[in-house]
Amino acid sequence: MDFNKLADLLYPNVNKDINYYFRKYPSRPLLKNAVVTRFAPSPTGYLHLGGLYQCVLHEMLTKEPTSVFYLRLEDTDQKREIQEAGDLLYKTLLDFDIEPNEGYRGDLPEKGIYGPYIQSKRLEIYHTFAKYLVSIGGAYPCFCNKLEDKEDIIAKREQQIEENNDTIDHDCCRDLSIDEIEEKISLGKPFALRLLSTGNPQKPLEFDDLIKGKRQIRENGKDIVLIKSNGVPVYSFAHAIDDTLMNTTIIVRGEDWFQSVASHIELFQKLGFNLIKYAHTPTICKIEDGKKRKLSKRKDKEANCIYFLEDGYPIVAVKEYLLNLLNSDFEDWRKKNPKVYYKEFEFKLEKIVSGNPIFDFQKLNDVSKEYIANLNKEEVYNQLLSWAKKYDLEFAEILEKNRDYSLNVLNIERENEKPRKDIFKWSMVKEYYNYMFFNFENINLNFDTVTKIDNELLYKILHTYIILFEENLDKTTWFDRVKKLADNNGFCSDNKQYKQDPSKYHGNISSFCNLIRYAFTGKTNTPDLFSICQVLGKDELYNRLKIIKSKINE
RNA sequence: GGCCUCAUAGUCGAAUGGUUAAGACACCACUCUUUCACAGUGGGAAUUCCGAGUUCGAAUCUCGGUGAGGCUACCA
Repeated sequence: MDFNKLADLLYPNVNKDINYYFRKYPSRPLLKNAVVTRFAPSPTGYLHLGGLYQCVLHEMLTKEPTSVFYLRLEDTDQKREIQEAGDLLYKTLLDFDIEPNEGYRGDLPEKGIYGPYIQSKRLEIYHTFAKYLVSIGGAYPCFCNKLEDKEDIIAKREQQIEENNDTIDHDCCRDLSIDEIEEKISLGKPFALRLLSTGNPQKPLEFDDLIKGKRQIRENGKDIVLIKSNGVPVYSFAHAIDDTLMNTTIIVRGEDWFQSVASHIELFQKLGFNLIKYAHTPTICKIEDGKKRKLSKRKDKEANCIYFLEDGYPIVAVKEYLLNLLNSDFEDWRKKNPKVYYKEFEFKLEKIVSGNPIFDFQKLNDVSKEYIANLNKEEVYNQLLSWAKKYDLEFAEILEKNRDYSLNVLNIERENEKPRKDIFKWSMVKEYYNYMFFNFENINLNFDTVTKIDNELLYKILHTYIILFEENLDKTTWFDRVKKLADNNGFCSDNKQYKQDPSKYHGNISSFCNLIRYAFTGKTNTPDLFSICQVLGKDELYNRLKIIKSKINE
């Protein structure tokens, strides 16, 4: 067969050769430990948690300053493509503080000399390489009718399983003569381009995965489709060409691709490309009815990274949680270095466990609490405010108008030796500190739930409490006064004494404090009472007492 | 159906043929405390999926089961 003739027949309009592109996209000047990685999502929706998981991995891999992390859009499946999804993907990455240093940038012009970084704009390149592959006898046209959708394919597969026939018969066009091909082309018949595989699936093949380690796989034997009949390449083909021309040095992708490695190796070899290292990552799963399954875009809110943004999880906390899934010794490191930036952690690809982890909200919450507890008040304020500006304008306004006050609220029990671990997402702050930020009149009070003393005594206690309270007291003096006040009003400040005969008292010191807490906050659980009173200030306590009085008398 | 991958407590996982199988989250109890969703101490929780084999010795190596996930597309 005259392959050059065949190549001209199939791709008459291609007038460049592959060397043109190798000249256009030169190799990169990289220092010794530098790597080039890429995130290459399909624009089929929002950023998936699994995508963020991979991006965290990219961040850890490309810390070396001359390393490159670029973003490429793999929009070769028009059926599943969603408008604006690419832009959304890019913006979500930015929201997570991940800025690729090259590639696709949504509305902005793309960055870097290896573009276009959108595959649908690279058709001429793919066709040039396709023509080359045909001209050296590595690929052939297939005129078979294509199966239209997934259901057809599954039906056909099941039928073939029943017939004990393992492979779908794709080779029907393999042996067409050049005359037959010419005739079909002249009739305007569309064709898909297939790899002419010369592999032997019985023969073992050594493969070294950066995550999974050395594996024995088998050679490819399938004539996989390279270019669909609409002229658009399939992932495998686009991947081989793009990652070669863009000089990728490590290909990070989901482990579903692991099966395809043999065919990709054959493709690279036929094209005369150097092989690139692969790192196949586990898939984040979920348990439902006792069964493990992939996180689903439709069913699981946590599959959507935007959910974490909206709910106000600090982005670093989400990333640290994912990093924990990637390298489980991260948390030991974090414990030893509570304030160090996560990128300082020494990440190891080979430490990624190859089982599929299950996403665990409780663990995420804990990581997040730990993270927030280690921030100072300005950091907390700034992150909370920038969240509120996007998702809760009313609250943002309050925070901005009362900056110093807000800082004081957020600083309660923060400068302790062991800071309080309570908040794990910004959306909970408003409710958690509602008594600090919002009009006290709107807070419901029902003293029956906390005490049985009469209103007159209650008022007297609260009033005296304010008189005794000074903002600049030290805590022990304050507490001594509170104890005295309790004793003078039928409560007992000594727990042992109280336990001997509880019926002699209205309650112990703890119920006494709880009474005060409830009166001024409307809550039975709050951070340190003394700190709260300090931040509120004596005037505000008086103000609240007035409101309490009017509520009692209603 | 074929092929591939994985399997240690509810979850994430450490332990590279050699103590009583780490640690974290979650759970429970106790202590401290003005409350707590804080802190401290302790606890329960694992016949390392099952069964054989190799070995003085197996979570670890081998074989066979079982279970789960994936691939088997002109989807990525």
